[in-house]
Amino acid sequence: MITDQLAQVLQTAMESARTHGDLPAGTDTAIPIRLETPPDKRFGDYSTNIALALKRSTGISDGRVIASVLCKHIPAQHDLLEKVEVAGPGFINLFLKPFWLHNALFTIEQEGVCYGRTSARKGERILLEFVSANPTGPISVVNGRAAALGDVLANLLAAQGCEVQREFYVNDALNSSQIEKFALTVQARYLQLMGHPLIMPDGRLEPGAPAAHECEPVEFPQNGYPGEYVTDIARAILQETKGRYYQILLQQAAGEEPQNPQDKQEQEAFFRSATLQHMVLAQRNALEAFGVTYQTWFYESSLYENGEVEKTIACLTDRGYTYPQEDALWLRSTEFGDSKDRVLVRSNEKATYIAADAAYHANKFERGFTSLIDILGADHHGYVARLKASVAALGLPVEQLNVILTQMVSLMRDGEAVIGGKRKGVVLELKEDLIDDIGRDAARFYFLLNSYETPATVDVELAKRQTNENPVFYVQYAHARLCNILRRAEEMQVAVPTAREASLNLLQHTREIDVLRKLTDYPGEITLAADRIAPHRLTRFAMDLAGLLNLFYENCRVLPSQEAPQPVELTQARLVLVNGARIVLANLLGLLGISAPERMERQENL
RNA sequence: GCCUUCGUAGCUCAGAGGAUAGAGCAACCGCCUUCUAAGCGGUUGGUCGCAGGUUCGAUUCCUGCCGGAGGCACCA
Repeated sequence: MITDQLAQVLQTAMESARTHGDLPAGTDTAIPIRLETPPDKRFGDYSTNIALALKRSTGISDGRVIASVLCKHIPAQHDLLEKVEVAGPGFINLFLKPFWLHNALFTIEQEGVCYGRTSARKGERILLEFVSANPTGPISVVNGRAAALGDVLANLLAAQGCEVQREFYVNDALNSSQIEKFALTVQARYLQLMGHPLIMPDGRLEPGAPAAHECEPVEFPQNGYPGEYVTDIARAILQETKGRYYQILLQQAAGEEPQNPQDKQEQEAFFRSATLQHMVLAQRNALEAFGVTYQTWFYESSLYENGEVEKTIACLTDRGYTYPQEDALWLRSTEFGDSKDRVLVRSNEKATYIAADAAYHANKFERGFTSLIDILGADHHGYVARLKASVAALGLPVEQLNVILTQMVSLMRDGEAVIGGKRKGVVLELKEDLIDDIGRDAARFYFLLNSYETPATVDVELAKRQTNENPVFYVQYAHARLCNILRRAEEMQVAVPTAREASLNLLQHTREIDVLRKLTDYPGEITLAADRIAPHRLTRFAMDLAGLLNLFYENCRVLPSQEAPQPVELTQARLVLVNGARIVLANLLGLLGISAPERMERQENL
């Protein structure tokens, strides 16, 4: 990295200044030298505040004095440095020789789709769990944010050399009453599809589907799940079973006991698992439509079936971190920083969610992952201490568990807040209400525009209406333009030379330099975005780069025209730049999971 | 009440111990005989919630206050 080389230059200068007595002997030469990209390019290619940081240990109060001394000890003739300046309160601004920018084009050409990737974090095995929506409803618009964040974070980590596995945790435990309630709702809808009117909790009557004969009304379950998707599932099950469970459901609805209790059991089990299967499948389809695929779908129920929940509870007890109280078994989570102890096993002998989740995280570690990332909604923040406490109580490396809380997403529709969640039946579906309208690319970009740490407001109507103003098109358009130039060059039979063949030193225009500088920044930006868990930096970078490319496009003609002939060497050098920029933009969009179109139709009447 | 988090341009949000605080959208004025105008140039827009503190330097860190959101289950 160029910054390492520059830091070395400054380090040497600092030591030299001290040895020569230009800086006091007490000067702290071990101080880390930070190089940053200045806010304004007039301040050079890189700058450092090292002189200001040395004020304390040198006892010199004027930063400019220290900076001047350091500059004196930087060799006047240097391979990399064009000039060095002292500025402001004592910044040292470094101006690099132009060729270092051109080097980026060699690297890009050489690395192609790998430009921006490193193997710096090779050896890390990361399990990234995200979305994990309850299997009682579709993937919502709110889930979309976590889906986009998790998917791109996984891409970013992989680009740093990590081995990343995406996982979805299906909360399908049998002792979960929500699954049961959900299955009952599906059953009611099933009967409705067979022709039975439904008596809703508020007393209203919902008509049944047209049927050949009169059908008795049946009751919609108390606190059942509203929403059309429930009927969709009932319809699918109805088609599969061809009415097989109709009679027994009818008996049940009428409060009659079936002749054969086994039939009833079988029916209940069937509906539970069929319902679950359909719901999970629907979730999976919605996520795939969003471009998110998981390596593993981990079922909570498997932890019970394999006895892992039991094993985990036993382990916690062996380690002395549980105690019985009031017929329940408690975890001493306060010993690990939780605000209160938590119930592991209820007085009805069923394990709690935390017991299963502890087993789940133990399972993750057992699978050999070096670190775990959970992406949860901010409404879970009270839960994190408990989870970490349970992991710590198991003797597992809790510091390797990174819980990311995404701030809430509130939904708006035409400026009005959409209140309530799935239970109110107004869930906005990721696929139907967003992707189908604005497309996957725009939806992904939209979610990744902001940091997950900021609460987001998604106005679905606005998002749809502003499709043509979504910055994603700005970025994609820049890519399409570059492709167009390359396509035209081919038509004109102008070959794109290799970086070596081209006279890159002709790239002197300020717009060319700006683009080159940005291309050079790209790998560092990827690392930063990965390390800080900040995928939104990528969308910002993409907009910046696209903006610079448009400026380049306006000011630097690549292909000669009749009115503006130009030397073939310049055309060739610019073609190399265009091709390099195209590669970087495509790589960037690739990380974002957004397509990089080679052509975009111009639309009128926008 | 306690805990977490957010408060930056009209709107949505970046930034993060440093140099003149940025972008997109919105508004207004210009630019298509052009490698695609989904573009470019220009204009308007800010006491970085308030008050202290630390620092050579704070919008950024600390404390308090005000305001918004969320969490404080033998729910998942």
